[in-house]
Order: sequence, then structure tokens, then C-alpha cells
Amino acid sequence: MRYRKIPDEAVRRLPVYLRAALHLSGRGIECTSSQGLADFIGVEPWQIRKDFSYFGDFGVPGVGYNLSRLIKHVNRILRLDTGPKAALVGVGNLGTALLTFPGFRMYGLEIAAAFDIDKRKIGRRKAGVLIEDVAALSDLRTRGIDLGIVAVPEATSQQVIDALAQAGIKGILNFSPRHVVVPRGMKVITIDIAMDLARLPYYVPAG
Amino acid sequence: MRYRKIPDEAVRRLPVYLRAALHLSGRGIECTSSQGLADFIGVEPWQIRKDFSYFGDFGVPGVGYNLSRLIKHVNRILRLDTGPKAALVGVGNLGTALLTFPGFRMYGLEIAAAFDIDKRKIGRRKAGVLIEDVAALSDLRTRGIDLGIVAVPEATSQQVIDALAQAGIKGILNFSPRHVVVPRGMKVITIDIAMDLARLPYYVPAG
DNA sequence: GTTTGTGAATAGTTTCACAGCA
DNA sequence: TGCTGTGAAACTATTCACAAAC
Repeated sequence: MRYRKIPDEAVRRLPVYLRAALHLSGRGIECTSSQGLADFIGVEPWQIRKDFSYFGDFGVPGVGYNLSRLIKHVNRILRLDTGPKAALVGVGNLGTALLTFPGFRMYGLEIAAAFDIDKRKIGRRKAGVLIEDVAALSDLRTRGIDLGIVAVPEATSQQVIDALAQAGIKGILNFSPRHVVVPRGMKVITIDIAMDLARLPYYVPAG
Repeated sequence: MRYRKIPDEAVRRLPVYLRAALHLSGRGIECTSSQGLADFIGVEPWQIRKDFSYFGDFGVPGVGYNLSRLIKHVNRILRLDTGPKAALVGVGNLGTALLTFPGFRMYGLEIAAAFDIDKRKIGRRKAGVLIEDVAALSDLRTRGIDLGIVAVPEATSQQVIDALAQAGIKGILNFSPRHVVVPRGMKVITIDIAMDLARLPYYVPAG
């Protein structure tokens, strides 16, 4: 493999490949081809080979990919091998759903702290996680937390992100659709649920 | 404007522009420039002008965009002007969060029906919506529903999507990461929350 | 003077086709 | 023979720069 710029889209797909590898590995399969992975995911095999090629040699020509090796490799690339911990801010309906969300576990991700502004929630536990006062949010890195999940009303998302930045957080999964300004070096991935539902009718024939 | 293929990315951004227009309009602003919209959203103004250019003439040179006209125009393009209704399948933690989610309203979207497999939930109401038996899911078009939201465990997502297709649904917002096969003409937009959190550590400097 | 709308240039991503290795 | 890894080609999207419109 020679160096070249890694497409963002290739990075975005790595977790998908990782999930497929984990699934197939869980079924007792040790080795599979790009075709085997592609069929599972519903993409084309050269897409997978191309994406992997940006990160090094994953497979063996004529044979395929050893799944446990692939899993280890992708886990390291995505920095999931250290079991990243996230702090959730906003324990409303969406926040609660995220606390109990089963999908994080397979990636080794964990919500290790939760914060809210509501005095009635503070001090209680939800899904085993203590809800703390968002006003006391500070220094999360010393607690081994370096990701943030923002599930607050959009009016407060900017100040929450500022507070998370102050607490040393460099990566945020943001469910608020409002534009936020972030310090240099911070990465924000926004999930805009309403936007995604709102563009759906465009594709649906009028009726 | 001359015809050319409309980029998917431009369609994806239309709801963002619509939200900005609604916000600014709500503040009493009648007219703004692409720069004014861009500042609000956090993008560059030519991106907005280019995107609008695929759909026709929205603005007035030297003046800008009349917001109520813009809102009406974008609403029609996205087919939001008829107030699309969605059926939610899966009233777990995530489904409940979606039922109470405030973000759909501004787009004129409504969750008009909810389905679950759990007998204890069926017959009850949540956020004013009656929870019906998913086994009785049929013929949603006659109820004026043409969108589906799938928030079920991934093991059942395929059969739920099959049932929605049977019920006449042509557009689905899918929260299950599993690959699903869909009938021709059906559009599925997948939100993969775990995938988005899982690629975040990649961008965060090791520490 | 100001701002739009858009052709042209640049950048990024996907797809192909096949050399090279097991 | 079968499958990977990858240059090259094709396609798609972003960015620029400016003529035309107000």
C-alpha cells in the first residue's frame, strides 16, 4: 500500500464492515472474501477492497480475509480497541433511549456518564448510570471519557458543546440540528433525525 | 434554469435551508441573502445558491430571497406541503423518543400511527398515539399514511419493512443497521447511530 | 452597488479491469 | 484457479469567478 488521502466516506463505512465481520465471526466463520462481506452488507465487493486498501493489506489474495484479524485491524484504525467512553448530556426521551441503546456495545463503546439540567433527575440512575448536574460538568478526561453525546433541546446545544470542550472532549455526536461553532480540533458528527424524515417524501411518488 | 441532474446532496440539504428560512421568518425577517442564510446554517453562500439553482429561480438578484416564498417553494419540492404522515413501528425507548420528538413539527410531519409486537403495550396510548398490534398492520395508504419509521430490534427489521411495503408504504426512515432488501421504488433512509458514534474516535487524537 | 444564477475548474468518490499473489 | 489490491477511467460534488438582473 502506498500513501494517499483517505476518503471520509471510506472511514464512514469502516464501522459497517466491522459490524459485518463481527456478525460473521459470531456465526463461527473464520475467513471470508470481499464478496462474502459485500453480500452481507448489501454493497459491491470492490468497494470494500478499495476502502480497505487505504489502510493497508487486510486480506490474502486467493483466500480472503481472516475475520478475527480484520476485526482487530479495523478496531485499531477506528481507535475502538481502547473501549472509548462517552458522556451523555440531556437525559430526556432521546437521551434515555441512547442510555439503553444496545447498538454501542458491539463496538466497545460505553456511555459512562450522564448529565442533565433537571434537578428532579439529578442524583437518580438510569440504565445504571448516575445522572449528574450539567452545571458541574468538568474535566471528563480524568474520568477516562473523551466522547460526548449531545441530546439537549437545540436552544442549549451551543453552551453544552462549549462546556464539553472545556471538559476536554474532542469528539461529539450531536443530535441537535442547530449550527454550532466548535474549537479547532474538535470533531462533531451531527445526526439530524427530522431532516432525514423531511427529505423522504421527495423520493416518494405523489399519492 | 436549465435541466440537469439534481445531486442527492442538494436534496439532502434542502431541509436544512428550510429550517433556516423558518427560523429567520419566525424572527420577523422577510427577506435575506444567500449570505444571511449561510451564516445562520454555517455553510458557504454559493453552496446555497448552487443548490437552489437545481430547482428553479428562488431569489431576486441584488435583493435576496423572500423567505415566505422560499419556504413555500422548498416545502413543495420536498412534498412537505401536504403534511405527510408516518407510521412508527417499534415503541421501545427509541420509538417513544421519536413519538415525543419535537423536531418533526416544523416540517409539517406527523407520526399518525404506532405499532408494536408487545401485547402489554398494544391498546395503550403514548404521546396521544394509540399503539396498535404490528400483526394487524395493513393498508396504511387509506389512512393517509405514506411514510414508515422502523425502530425495532435489527432481527425483525426485514419483516417489518416487508409488512410496511405490503401496507403501501414507499418511504422508510430506518434505525436498524442491518441490510434490508426492499421492493423496487421504495426509498429507505437509514440512520445508524452506533456507526456514527463508532467512527468518532478515529477523528479524536489519541490520549 | 448588491446579489443572484451558473458555466467552468477543481476536488472527491465510485467503478472498472486486471496484474500479481496464494 | 480464485481472490486481493490498485491504477486508471468515469462519475459526482464542490468551489470559483463573473455576467446578468435588480
